[in-house]
Parts: sequence; structure tokens; C-alpha cells
Amino acid sequence: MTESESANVDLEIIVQGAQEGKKLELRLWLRMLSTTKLISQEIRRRLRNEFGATLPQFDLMAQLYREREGLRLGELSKRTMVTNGNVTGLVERLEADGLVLRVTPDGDRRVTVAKLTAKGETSFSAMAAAHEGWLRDMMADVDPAIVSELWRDIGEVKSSVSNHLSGADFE
Amino acid sequence: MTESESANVDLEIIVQGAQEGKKLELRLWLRMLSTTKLISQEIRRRLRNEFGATLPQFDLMAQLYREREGLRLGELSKRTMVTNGNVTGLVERLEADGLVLRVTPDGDRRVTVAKLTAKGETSFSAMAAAHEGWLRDMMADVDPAIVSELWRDIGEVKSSVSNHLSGADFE
DNA sequence: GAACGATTTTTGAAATGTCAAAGGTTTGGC
DNA sequence: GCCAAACCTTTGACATTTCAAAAATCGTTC
Repeated sequence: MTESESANVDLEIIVQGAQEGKKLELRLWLRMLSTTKLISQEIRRRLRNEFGATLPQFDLMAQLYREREGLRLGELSKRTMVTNGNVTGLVERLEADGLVLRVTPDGDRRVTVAKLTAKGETSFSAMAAAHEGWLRDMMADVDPAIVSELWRDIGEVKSSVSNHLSGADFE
Repeated sequence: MTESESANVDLEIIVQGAQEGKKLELRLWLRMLSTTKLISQEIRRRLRNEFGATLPQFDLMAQLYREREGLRLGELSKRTMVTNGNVTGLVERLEADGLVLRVTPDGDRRVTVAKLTAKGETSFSAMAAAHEGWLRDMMADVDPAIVSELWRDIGEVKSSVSNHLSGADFE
């Protein structure tokens, strides 16, 4: 390696450090955000066109589907990462559509438990199957090994973020 | 390795294939979505507490900040991935706060161009600096090499998704 | 130069989202 | 038994979001 070549490499490193190394976290965040928006919009569009449902409704029903005995609204709020007040309205509309049932248990009258109706279960399982297929389609060009790697590494990001929250979210 | 041990390994592989290999794309999506929500909420909270601003307003101003001569609302809509109707209201409120100015150019009176006011520029650059720091903090536990890798691989996901959209989004 | 089609933004209805405050209910001392 | 603190959900005020339809303007064609 000649002297000029080695100097060149050093320069590249410096330049790279200034351009690509800077704000890496910011750039990752912007890319995560835009990708998530893109996928969300596509899922929204398909849920609407093929099932007449919305994404928040789908998310909420997904939680209820795996807890057949139902969930308290507060628990639903935590799992869907939606505020309490928002859950109230969502469940209200789902109940009006006959997909969800609200029950107040005898033991504690502060609590409201939401659970899927039979119609809700049928409706959700059809959507869930389609939903899974959409994701496979959308990510079809990505090597499964990379999908796996992404799943693991984003887990690290999530964990780091969880440990550096200013607010109240702890688990 | 005994026969029973080797049989065990095979079982693990099979089980792993059935459990972890299945629905990999779905699981990646759920993790991306929850991580993005987590970070969004944290940024929202800090923008609100420290600057009295909202995240959509911040996003919109970010686009205007790097186009000092201003942007048409339709262009703003594309770049922020927000619908046209939504941009109208966002710009309206930002204008009421004196952060953004709306101008109709002489050449084409259908068009509305939004640009930051001096106050808007000052306000945004303070927020942007803080914003970048928050992200570094939140991702502090993640190896920079992994951040870099994630940025690249999520780019692949985004590209794959873009090529498998049912709707109208093409570029 | 009147009319038609394309472009751009706004509007309106409904759903989702946040936050803070208010309403009930329960529980644990006293 | 009663009161205060804690717990759970709802409410109310706004901001954001989507979609579709309407409004305004431009360009072109005849």
C-alpha cells in the first residue's frame, strides 16, 4: 500500500465518520418510522377494503382473541399501547357492531371486562389469516435470515429504549 | 453424542422450525410496531413537556426546515406521509402559532406554499437538537454496528414492502 | 372564448389519539 | 361502620387521522 493510498483510506474513514457515523440513531429512527407507516397504511387499506375493519379494532380484537375469557379495559390499554380513554370508545363501537361484549364482574364493579362474541371470533380469525399472508407478501423479498436477525436486533433496540424512558412506563 | 442426544437435537430443530420459523414476518412486524409506538410516545411526551409541541407538527416543520423556500402542501403531504386534508389542518394551527406562513404564488393560484417563519426556524432548531439527543439516549445500549446494520436491513424491508403494495403508492 | 379534464387544496364526517379531570368502587386503617 | 387513599373507567376538550366529495384553478381543445 502506497503512502497516498493509506492517506486516502484515513480520509475516507474520517469522512465516513462525519457523514455516516453521525446521527446514526436518528437515521435509524426515521427509517423505522417511515417503514412502519408504510406497512400500517397498507394493512389499513386492506383491512378496510376486504373486511370493512380498522387497524385499531383489529389490534384490540387480536388481544381478546388470545384471552378467550376476556380482558379488563386497563389491561387492554396496556397491551395495545392505547390510552384508557381511547379503549373506552373502541370497545363501545365494537360492541355496537356485535363483535365484543362488555361485562362487569360481580366481585369488583369498578371493572369492565371485554370479550369477543362468537361473531367476533369468526370475524377476527378470517382477518388474522389474511393479515399474516399480507405480511409474508410484503416482506417476500427479504431473506428469512435477515428477518430473523431484524427481529432479534429490534428487540435490543426496544429493550434499550425501555431502559431510558423519562416517563412512567416500567414493567 | 449418544443416540438420544442426537434425537433430541433433531426434535429441537423441528420444534424450533415450527415455533420460531413460522410467522417470522408477522412477529417482526409486531415487534417493529410496538417498538415504534414506544419511541413515538416517548418523543411525544418530551416534545409536549419541554416544547409544548406535537410530533406531527415537529415532522412537518422538519420538512420545511430543509426547504427554506417552502413546500407546496401536496409535497408536504407526500414527504410526511400524511393525507392532504390532514396537512391543511396542521399548517392552519402552525400558522395560528406564528411558526409557519402560507403563501399563494402568483403563477398558480391553486397552490399553497408553506414555509417556516423566523420564529419557526428558531423554535425548530432547538427541538431538533434535543430530538437527536433523545434518540441517542434511548438507543444508548445498542451497539453502533447493530444500529448501522438495522438501518441497512430495514431499508431492505422498506424496499420489499414498496414493491408489494396493492394501492397507489409508487415513486 | 366556452367547455372539459386534470391538478391542487379544502371541507365534512367519522374514527383514533392524547391528556387531565371527574365518577364510581373498593380497600385498609381507625 | 367511616374516611381517606388507591384503583378503574369514563368523560370532555382538542389534535390527528383517513376517506370521499366538493371547490377552486389551470391548461387544452374545439
